[in-house]
Amino acid sequence: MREDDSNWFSKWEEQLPSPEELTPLSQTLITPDLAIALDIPIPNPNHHHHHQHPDPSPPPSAAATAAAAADEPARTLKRPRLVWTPQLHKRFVDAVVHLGIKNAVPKTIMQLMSVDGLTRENVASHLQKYRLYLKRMQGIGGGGGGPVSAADMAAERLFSGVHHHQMAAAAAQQPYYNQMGHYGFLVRQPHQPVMDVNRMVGMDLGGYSEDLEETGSGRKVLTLFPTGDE
DNA sequence: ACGATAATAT
DNA sequence: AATATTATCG
Repeated sequence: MREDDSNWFSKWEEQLPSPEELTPLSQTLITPDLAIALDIPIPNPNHHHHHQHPDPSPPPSAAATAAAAADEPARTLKRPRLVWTPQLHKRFVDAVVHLGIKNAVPKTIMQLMSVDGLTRENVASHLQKYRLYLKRMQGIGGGGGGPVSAADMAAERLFSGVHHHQMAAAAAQQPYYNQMGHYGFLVRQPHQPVMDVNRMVGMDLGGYSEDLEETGSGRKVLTLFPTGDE
């Protein structure tokens, strides 16, 4: 009996994985891409969440790259900033107008937009800014103008916070934008009639694709491009 | 879900 | 350096 025990123990011991084969405890079990795709809470190991991260660019040797690839996903995991292109914003406004003020909350807006990769947080943040914009517009136009609902104004005046080069490119495609104020807000000229609210109920959804671009500072941003007719 | 504010980009 | 845009926190 004692020999059996000894033999069993030997086999067991030999089958133990080597330390190199063990997954480090500090390593996330989920790859960054998968985490981003599933929009799960980021296992962010960064203790310092303020200040720009150093992001040194080490010389990539083959071995170093392979070794880095094994454990770097954990710290490098950051969802890229979402860029609200005019097209994406339009879909947002369409959704808000369609839902009506009372139902236009981030969750429902996001659902109606049905843009892949768009999170509720993205919508909430944008909605907040959009409401501020509407309030400002009401304060200015409210004195002499007739009673207009916020939703109507939303449909009328397209706000967009983009004023960098991406805007220039977008503006080239959509020439009815011009600049206004110091805030870089953009309004659409009344030439083109706004889409009929009632028609939007059946609007086709799900025609967006993701695209990952790199900007000047090396930071990656996520832009969602419409593939439909906008 | 909302509003405030921190982080980040231009 | 200022300001605009987006993310995160309470």
